Amino acid sequence: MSNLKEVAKKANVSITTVSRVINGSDKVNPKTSERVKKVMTMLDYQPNRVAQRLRTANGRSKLLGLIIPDIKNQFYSNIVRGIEDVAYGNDYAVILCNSDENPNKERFYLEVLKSESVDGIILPPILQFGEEIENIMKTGIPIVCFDRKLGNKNVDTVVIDNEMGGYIATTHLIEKGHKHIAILTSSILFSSFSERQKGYERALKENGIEVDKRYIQEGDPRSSDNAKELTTKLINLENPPTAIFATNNLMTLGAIEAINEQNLKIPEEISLIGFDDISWAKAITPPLTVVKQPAYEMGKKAAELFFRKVEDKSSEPVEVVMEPTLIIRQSTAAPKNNS
Amino acid sequence: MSNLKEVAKKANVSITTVSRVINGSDKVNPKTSERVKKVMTMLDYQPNRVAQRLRTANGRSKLLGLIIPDIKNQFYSNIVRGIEDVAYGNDYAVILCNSDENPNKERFYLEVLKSESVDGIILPPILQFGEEIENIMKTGIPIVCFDRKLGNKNVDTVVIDNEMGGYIATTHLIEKGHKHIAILTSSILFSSFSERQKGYERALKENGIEVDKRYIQEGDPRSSDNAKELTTKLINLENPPTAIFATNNLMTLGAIEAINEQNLKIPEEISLIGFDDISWAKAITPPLTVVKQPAYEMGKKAAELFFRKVEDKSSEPVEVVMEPTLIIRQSTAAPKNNS
DNA sequence: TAAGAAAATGAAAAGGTTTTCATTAATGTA
DNA sequence: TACATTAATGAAAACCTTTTCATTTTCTTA
Repeated sequence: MSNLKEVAKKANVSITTVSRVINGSDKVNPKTSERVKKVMTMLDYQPNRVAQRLRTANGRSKLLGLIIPDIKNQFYSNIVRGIEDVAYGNDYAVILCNSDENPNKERFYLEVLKSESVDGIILPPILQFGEEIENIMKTGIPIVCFDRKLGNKNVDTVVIDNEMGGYIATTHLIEKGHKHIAILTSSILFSSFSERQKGYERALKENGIEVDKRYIQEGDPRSSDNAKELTTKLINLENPPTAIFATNNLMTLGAIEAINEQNLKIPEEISLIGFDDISWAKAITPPLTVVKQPAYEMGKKAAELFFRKVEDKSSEPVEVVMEPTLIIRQSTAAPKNNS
Repeated sequence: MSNLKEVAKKANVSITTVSRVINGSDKVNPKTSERVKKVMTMLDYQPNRVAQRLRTANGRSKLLGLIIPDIKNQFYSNIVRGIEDVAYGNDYAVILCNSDENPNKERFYLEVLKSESVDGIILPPILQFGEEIENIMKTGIPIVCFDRKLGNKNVDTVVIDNEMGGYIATTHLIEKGHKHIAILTSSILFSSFSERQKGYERALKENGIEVDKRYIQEGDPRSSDNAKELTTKLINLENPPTAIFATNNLMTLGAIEAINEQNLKIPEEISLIGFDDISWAKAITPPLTVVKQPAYEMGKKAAELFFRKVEDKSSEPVEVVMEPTLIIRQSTAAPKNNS
């Protein structure tokens, strides 16, 4: 591959001038610029991004770090796509890291990204990482959090109103006439899940329904199998719920499997509402009622916040809150014996 | 962040020695090595991967390029995960690029990856890119193709036996008693799809069933909406098929939507077999019969081929062919009026 | 036309590594 | 003890840019 030096030689200028042409500096004679550009295309010259990054310590290295729990989760793959599309539009490439919510992996990748001199890092924060993230921010690398909040740290964040998501899901079930409403939620402490649960509890209280601890099942939100077990447990309760609110897509999947296995009919015998409007939600029978998160848009927004920071290092961190929406399909109906 | 120089100073050695310690060179006194290592942890030193990559022209830059059509497609996200897991095990990071099968985007990303001095590139090849890929291979960057073959080019490849996949899917339907079997396949020329179709046609012929052009519907394999239209067209045919073979997961999704919309019952009124065993296939009603591709394993294998090449630059390219498997669930049954 | 200002260009340093080649220290052999 | 090996270390170049600072060229204006 050709380099600055060769171009400079062929165009009869110094490498400084060539560099200036590449970076669109104004202090170069249009005629020279023209000539240099011609040589560049002739030699099929492409600047070496590695050298650029090494020299341009902090700033425009055109590389973006992205840490997510698991790309196999459709919620995250949609977000990734949103981020990548915006990055592509800015000539940025994306380094993808799957953390599995594993602190060691996350730590490793954080190191790698620092060491790769990425221009910024986008991630859904784990609370316990507040410190490390703050350290990175101190080094001047912009960070954007999504999906979850990072305590009261001062960092760009894009989330949905999870409390409202939980509230509208539960309210919808209550309006259908349900009084025994279960929730599948996360046993790991994430702000997103605890807020969804908060919305669930508020909806119940506002409607004079007592919160029943037995109906609150906490499990691993990364495992549909776990949700399947929990759902089976719920169904076999002495006083089983007439509706289930699953707080993410994997848990929804597990719930469906359990319900099918127990030969219950949705929605006649049990109502189900999911979180995340994944592609297959409307294809299954019955089509699934869900609270939709604008995942792709969240990704886009997160990337935009990042580029905003790149443009203006001193811009104040903002917290963008997006709206979840209720998509009513056919997996929710009135309970059988309206007790 | 600290650098070689600081470590060297603190440990009272030259940067050369520190570098040797980092790279586990044997020509360094164990005592010195010990001392240097202590200083490294003390200063929390991490080698700068950008500088490493700049210097180490071709070889172990610990960065891997990955181009896929669309991460939102579960088939690809599974593959990505497989690749990433192997990469992580080797201290490699992955640059992810979504090409949308768009030649311009692909070209752009190929340039970026070259310019980032990645150690290798993994991608499902587009036929028309044979040349460019060959050019990259000439520069010594290892390339691994997956999912599709690249003509008769001499390159590491991992694919499944797509012809067999098409064959077993169709044979299964024939064994159920179907004679009017439609296929949803790709209008874009990919070796994977055309081989699946070849298997479909072979199965028909071997069983004395004539290939009916009207039953072969070609569309955009990236769009479930397109598949939905094609399926609707099939259903409204004068002599509609009694079974449909959808050759990827998006097309399967579109087919389900169309069938539901037309109020046909699966499998009583129409049988459906899909390609790709996505997570929700067993949760929907009826659970979906599919030909399963070992996507995650393909990803792992592709990454392993890459690392094999890194270990031994001169290793001969191989073509790994993996087996698709038929997973029989409940979306396929005997046709209604067994004509 | 001369002097001063502005524009255009270039030389060299810097960024953090690895690697080659040279040098010094330690060990082995006769 | 003296010389030849081998082991251990270091200096400096190289990788390819960007950027600072200095220099040269061109343009203004009186």
